[in-house]
Amino acid sequence: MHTVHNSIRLEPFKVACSSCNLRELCLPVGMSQEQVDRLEAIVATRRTVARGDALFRTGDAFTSLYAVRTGFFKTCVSSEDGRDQVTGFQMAGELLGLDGIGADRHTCDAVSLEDSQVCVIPYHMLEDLSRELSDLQRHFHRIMSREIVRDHGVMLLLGSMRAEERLAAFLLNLTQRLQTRGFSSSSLVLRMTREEIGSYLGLKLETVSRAFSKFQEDGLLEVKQRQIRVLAPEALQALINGSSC
Amino acid sequence: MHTVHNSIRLEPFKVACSSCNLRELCLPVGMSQEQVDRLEAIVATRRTVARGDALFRTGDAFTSLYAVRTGFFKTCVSSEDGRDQVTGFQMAGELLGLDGIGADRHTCDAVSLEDSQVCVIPYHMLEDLSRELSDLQRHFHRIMSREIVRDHGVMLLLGSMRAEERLAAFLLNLTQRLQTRGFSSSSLVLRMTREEIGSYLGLKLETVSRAFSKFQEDGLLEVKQRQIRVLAPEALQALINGSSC
DNA sequence: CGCGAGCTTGATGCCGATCAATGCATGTGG
DNA sequence: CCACATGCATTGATCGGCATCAAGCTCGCG
Repeated sequence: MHTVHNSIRLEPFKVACSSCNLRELCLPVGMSQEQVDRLEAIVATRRTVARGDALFRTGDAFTSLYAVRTGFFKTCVSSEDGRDQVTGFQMAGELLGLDGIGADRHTCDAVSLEDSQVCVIPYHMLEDLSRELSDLQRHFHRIMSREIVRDHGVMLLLGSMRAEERLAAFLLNLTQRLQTRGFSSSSLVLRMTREEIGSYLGLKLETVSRAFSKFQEDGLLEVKQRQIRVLAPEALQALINGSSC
Repeated sequence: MHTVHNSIRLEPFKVACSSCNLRELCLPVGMSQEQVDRLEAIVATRRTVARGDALFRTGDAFTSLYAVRTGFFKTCVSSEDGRDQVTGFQMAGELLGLDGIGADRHTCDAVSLEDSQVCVIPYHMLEDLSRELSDLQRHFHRIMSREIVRDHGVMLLLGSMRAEERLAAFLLNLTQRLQTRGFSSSSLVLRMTREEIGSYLGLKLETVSRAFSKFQEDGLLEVKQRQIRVLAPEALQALINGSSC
């Protein structure tokens, strides 16, 4: 295979949604075999993104949505002055690029946190197809709506929770999503740095680190760098719900 | 006219999008006359919501989207424990209810801050129609995408700005939207309390009040309760961009 | 091995929360 | 009409959580 520049590799092989193990998480949810076949037809390529590279950047022309096949991404927005904010972390089966629809340009960066692979979904083809398949249309709308609801949850977190509550919520969210994908709900490896977690949670990296240490002291977690074991998920949940206060 | 309970009044008169002065802000943007006629046909009713009443509440079955015709709303989410967070303020021409699509239930409360009127858009009809009218489909997707982008902006604000910067950003956003609607960009009447502003911005009402006073001292604003006059919008903008720091 | 990126931990300071009192506008009933 | 209640806003004093600054530590890697 030829080497490629800037670590982007297009793979014009047929993508098989129907045999993809993310079928139940990704766009094809709830679609019939025939519908999935038609969806497959428009998802013509995959793209590989090396760790640290961007899938797209703020200002890039918007053409496609991307479904994460393998790997892990972060999305971040930044203001005119240097400030930036991680707005989310995306894992297998999740959709990237919805931000671009509004103005035909991307409004955030999507950066891979490990070598990753995405399915490229040309947006205008998805539009066309979802005019024919109401199940697809419906599902696509649901995905966008859920993204809005997720964002509202993050606002609640940023607006009203204290540092440890934020980290607890973050960890529980991560483990839940990993569990849905068949991973252990107690043992996980963080793909992102303390600084990235901090940016997402509106905290400084030192504060994140201290919160991890505190949780370890209190026996809620076992922390070895990015290796995390959740020992007391209920206690984390209780922290958020403020049962003890 | 009969009195009605819980201050909800349905008006089964024909809604005329084509003669609505919000035509250029609302769903019909960029649609042909014929397309607008068809949209009009599915927007069969209006609904009046008295100040303080909810258009919908968390947990309510989702059936329709709502376009604000007149008045002003806030949306808020709340967690199991009492915490709640204002996630947005909506004015004429803006759409409410997108949160409900994801799970067929609303996930936030939409409360009117003054006597308001909305156009009721049955969602399944919008779905049907947008399968026929690609312009409508496209525009609807844009609206959802922009909501996501807006939410990302709020996350940036909540995650990385200090109190005065947040208030400055909030005021500039408000005046911009009011200006789009033909109002003065320098003189406005706040529809919400200091507490609601604080909830939106992740601050306590005292902090909001102090920031207003500070802006007044510094000659950026004139503040008389909810009557605000913006004297130096560039200075507010500079605050956000951190030109002086 | 030595370097560097990322993580931890401590000391200090500041911003915004909290607590508390007062002010102001509106409305209500005596 | 006044007395009083109520809801909202302002302002001051104090406190605490997180940011900031500053070492040192760990681990992977050239």
